[in-house]
Amino acid sequence: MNELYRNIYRLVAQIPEGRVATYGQIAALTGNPRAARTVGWAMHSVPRELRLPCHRVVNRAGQLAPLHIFGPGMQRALLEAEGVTFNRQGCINMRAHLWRGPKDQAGY
DNA sequence: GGTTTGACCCGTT
DNA sequence: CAACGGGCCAAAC
Repeated sequence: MNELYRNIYRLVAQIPEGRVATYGQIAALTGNPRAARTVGWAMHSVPRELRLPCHRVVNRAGQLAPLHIFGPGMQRALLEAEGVTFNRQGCINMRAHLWRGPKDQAGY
């Protein structure tokens, strides 16, 4: 396990409920702003034992990664259960739920 | 060891 | 404002 992956996993694990982060954001926080794809691959290769909220990681468009995680429509249900709202286009309301960063956890 | 693909992002047309 | 193409990083063939 490389440190890059550990950073990614850690950041993803720090995403609070009701909030979503983008691959680019995670990549930037890991020190590789252009490694968004790597983050996606890391999510693909993430063990379930870590219980990482991969369903809270979405693309820039606010669209969820198509049925890769638990099942079709399952991801949206999970996010909705956490309080995430979706707009008419089926995309997450990034304006309201986009994760501001690890510091957002400190409070505010 | 080089080439292709992938849960992506940004700039230009 | 929406669509198209190029670019970056890592893993699989």
